[in-house]
Amino acid sequence: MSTIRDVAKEVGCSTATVSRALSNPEKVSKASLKRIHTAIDKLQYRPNMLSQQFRNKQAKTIVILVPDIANLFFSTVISGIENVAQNKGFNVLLGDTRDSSEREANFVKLVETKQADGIIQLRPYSEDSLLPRKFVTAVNACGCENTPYPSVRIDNIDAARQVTEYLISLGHKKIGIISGLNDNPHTIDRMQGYLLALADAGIEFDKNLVAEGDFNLWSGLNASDHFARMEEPPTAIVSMNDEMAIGAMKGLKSKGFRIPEDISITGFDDNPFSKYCDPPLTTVAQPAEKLGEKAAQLLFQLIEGESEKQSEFVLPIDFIIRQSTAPPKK
Amino acid sequence: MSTIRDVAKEVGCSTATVSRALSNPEKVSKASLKRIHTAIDKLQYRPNMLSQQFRNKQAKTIVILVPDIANLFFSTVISGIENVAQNKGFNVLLGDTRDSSEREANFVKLVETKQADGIIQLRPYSEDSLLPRKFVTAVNACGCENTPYPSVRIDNIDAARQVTEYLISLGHKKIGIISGLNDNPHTIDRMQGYLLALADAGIEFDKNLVAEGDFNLWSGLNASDHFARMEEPPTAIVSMNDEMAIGAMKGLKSKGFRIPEDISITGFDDNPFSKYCDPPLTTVAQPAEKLGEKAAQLLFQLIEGESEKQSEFVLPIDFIIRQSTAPPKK
DNA sequence: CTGTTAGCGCGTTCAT
DNA sequence: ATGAACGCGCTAACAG
Repeated sequence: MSTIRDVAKEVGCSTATVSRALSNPEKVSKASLKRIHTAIDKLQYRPNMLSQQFRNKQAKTIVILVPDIANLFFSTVISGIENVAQNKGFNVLLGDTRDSSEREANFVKLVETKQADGIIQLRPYSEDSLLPRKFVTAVNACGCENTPYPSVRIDNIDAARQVTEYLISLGHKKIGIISGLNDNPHTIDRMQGYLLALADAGIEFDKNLVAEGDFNLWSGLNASDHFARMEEPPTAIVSMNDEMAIGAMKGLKSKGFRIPEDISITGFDDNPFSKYCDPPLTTVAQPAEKLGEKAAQLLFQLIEGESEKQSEFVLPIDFIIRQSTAPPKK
Repeated sequence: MSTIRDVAKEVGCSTATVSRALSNPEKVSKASLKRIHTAIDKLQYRPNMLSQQFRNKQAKTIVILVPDIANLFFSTVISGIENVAQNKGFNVLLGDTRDSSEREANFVKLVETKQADGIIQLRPYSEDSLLPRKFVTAVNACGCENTPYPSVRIDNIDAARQVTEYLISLGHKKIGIISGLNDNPHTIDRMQGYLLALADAGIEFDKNLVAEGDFNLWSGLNASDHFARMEEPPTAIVSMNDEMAIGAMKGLKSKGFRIPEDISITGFDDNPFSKYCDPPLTTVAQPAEKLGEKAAQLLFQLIEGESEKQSEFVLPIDFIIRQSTAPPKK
């Protein structure tokens, strides 16, 4: 491959002029410009970006830390990030961490070693988090309350509260919940919303009505067994995401429960499939793509040094009522 | 941030020794090694990878060209690619093209400008493809027959043929098909398999039994209208992917068809939701993660110059029979 | 085992 | 408007 020097030699000018022709064309005479571009075409010159990045001390690249890329919610958020990054002329490095903190550390190192200029973390903050961190520009997306670095998220507590209140307003009193893993921050926030709604309505919390899942389809199916086996099953179930709700619906239907006649169920996320399952799922739509876009914008502001070090954006959710919920039969 | 020189100065050795200490520690005395690491810790030195990459003329990065990241099949393939890339110490750049050839061109340029060492294209080859291309190491994954550069794929023709043959073996004679866009190579291959199976069974092709979709949920729902409105609807439907099959099931059920009693339906891909929908979907499981892994391995062989320029790997599929198919009622 | 030297390709002075 | 010269941080070649 030819270098800037080859082009300069071909034209009979200095490398500085070629460099200027590409980055500040207005500072070069029309005549030179023309001859330079001819030479570039002829030699098929492509600037070596590795050199540029090195010289400019900027990789023009950001990293996304994602627990699982094969998850529709995350991949939609990523979609939003890509939108903004492409506009900004930044590349997006994929950091599929599979919940391994070793892998996470490797990706964080990319920023420390200048291979990337910033990080978007798609996992809620926890005590053992590698972020925030000195020399590492980072924002958090889709996290929870009290994230100690710039973040974009929804109000999980309020969302879960809305869902539960809706079920209560339909007349439900015995409301089960399928949670994520107990120590997951999303689980904690959403559980709090559920508890607040119950308390407001004067319904006593029954810990037997909690089934722990892990946000995957099968764990919802699994959780539904717990409820189906109860002498007096709940008349409604709040699921902390759509996948588990869909898994639970399958389990409940196979055991003869009709939805929503015998038991109502709600989800969380508004997965594309939730509209097409049977019955369509009442759920909380997160603005996944917008979360990604906003997070990316925030990160670029930080990279460009335009923003405060601490800031937090809470995006609105959309509560979507479909056919998986109804008043309890009397 | 401190540089290699700062470390050398701190230790009182040359930068070369520090460099060696990091990349070829066996060539450095234990004593120096120890002092160097102490200095590194003290100064919090992190090698500037931009400089390394520039120096080594390798970005240690590959690009994935993906039409739509928010698609479970693609994101699973990407998962497989990441597995291998992380092992190899390579980074993965996300190239979400949204079917825009302009965006694609930008990502291809990343390789031409050395920002990346190779490309994995997750889109079937077509005439207007930017790949193969001089100076661009690339492989194709999940494509079709006759890809003119190294590729990893399944046998789409045979898979579609198997599905159709299975329906025929159940006794179906009037078999509809929901296709992708007509000019999509996958559509063409799978349609061919369908036609071969019909021909083998002596069933005449009826173009009225083809409904064009676009591989999305809603287009399956849409296509189902076409069949539902027919005077004599097909007794079975082959869908070219699971999403459209799920969309079609919803449409058919809402119009009073029972599945599989009134109409059988099959999918393609084995989307995680297909097992949980109602009824669970008979489908062709593609080895999505394996496709990604194999493609990545192939690409790294090319990058390391170990492999032939043309090669093709066809991975086996798995035909999964669930409850969405049954013999036609007589 | 270690130091010296040179240069990767580019952009940016500072001259002219 | 243009060119000469330097250096970013690192590694490889060579010499000692």
